[in-house]
Amino acid sequence: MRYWLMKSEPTDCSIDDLAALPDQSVAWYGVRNYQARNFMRNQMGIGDGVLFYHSNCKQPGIAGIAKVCALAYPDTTQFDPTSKYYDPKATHETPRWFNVDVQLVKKIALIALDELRQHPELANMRTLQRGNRLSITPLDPAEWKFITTCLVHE
DNA sequence: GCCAACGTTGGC
DNA sequence: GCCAACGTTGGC
Repeated sequence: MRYWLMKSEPTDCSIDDLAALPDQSVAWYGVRNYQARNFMRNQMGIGDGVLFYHSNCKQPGIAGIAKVCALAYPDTTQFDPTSKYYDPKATHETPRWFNVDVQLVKKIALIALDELRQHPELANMRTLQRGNRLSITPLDPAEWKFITTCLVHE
């Protein structure tokens, strides 16, 4: 059992968009970074905890709790010439990009980025480090526990 | 295999 | 929309 923070741009898929989907789950397609891909393909397991993070928006922060509900499989958008995620070098025989499926556990009151930065318990969180751009980062179990028990309010 | 140029991310 | 930081590309 591992824990992850996964960024999504709310204009693309917000926590409310996720909540409105069938099964409240979504394929995490469009990741085109090898490190992030490897996390999904090599390390994620069913039931892993996910912090659903809103990025590149007015109020960046953690918007909900989710979980991994399907193991990694080839990202279909890489094969679609009309997709902005199309990758001409990918083939069905040797796909380059993979995605898991993520399912909503619960929406929470937004934990803003500037609040996250105020807690010394989270000083080492990957997402908070200067210059970090990775859209998927692992969380320490202690970070997960702190956030989900101390920062999530009903 | 180096590295400059370029593209992208994402907070502000 | 600016720009710092970083990843990728491709010429050599």
